[in-house]
Amino acid sequence: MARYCKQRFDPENEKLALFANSISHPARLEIIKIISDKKECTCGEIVNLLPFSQSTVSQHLSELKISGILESRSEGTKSLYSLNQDSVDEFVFYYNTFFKKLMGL
Amino acid sequence: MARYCKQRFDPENEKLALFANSISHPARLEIIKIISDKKECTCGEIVNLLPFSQSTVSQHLSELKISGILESRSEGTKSLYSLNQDSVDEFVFYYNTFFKKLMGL
DNA sequence: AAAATAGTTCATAAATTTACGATAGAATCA
DNA sequence: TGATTCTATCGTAAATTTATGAACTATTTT
Repeated sequence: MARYCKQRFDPENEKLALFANSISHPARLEIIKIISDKKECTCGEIVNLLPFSQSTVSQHLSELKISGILESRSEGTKSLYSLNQDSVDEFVFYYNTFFKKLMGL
Repeated sequence: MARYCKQRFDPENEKLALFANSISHPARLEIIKIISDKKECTCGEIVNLLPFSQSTVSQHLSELKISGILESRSEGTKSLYSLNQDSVDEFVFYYNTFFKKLMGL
């Protein structure tokens, strides 16, 4: 943002905007899809499937973890990422609520 | 983006990312909500409801028009914005498709 | 025709995002 | 222990986004 915008918005809107932001990049959508298919997968596996460097993928992963869509556990030197199903459900709930209103209930 | 990323992604992903991006800002969500409630409304009316300058709101409106969620018609010196219902429907379809996969069919 | 009104577009500044290579850290293997 | 593997983080550069005021355009109104 610019010249501060740190306005306070409806918290539901803020949440929805945050969620939306986390899936507003094709690479992140790709990453989510890959993890969803494999159920659980490492950063390295994703790097092999996408045209991005290791550090870039790692950063997208940590963003998706912060927004709540992903969770991870470590195993040896690896980090295994997977969907946080509760978060996805919450996500879907917010979207449905928002869009239902837009579609005239 | 940086150091080019102009990679080619799955066009469906690109579309979804573009849609998501257009609702990834609380001000734009607020704007969409206002327009949805009033059915049709002017830039000036929105400016009176939100803590942003006229030019900022105008720019958000034009972004939302480009992404397809809004449409507009002019009447005198005014521009009247409203939801593009077809676009909203398409939007909802893309989201549903995406999330259905995430939620295991 | 001049003034008022409503909106768009331009130039800009600041903040944020995106991507990368390099480096650092933690766990495993030889 | 030293090398290897895998990931995370740091420093950075470039691009983009966000927001503003000023200037411009088009349509009324006086």
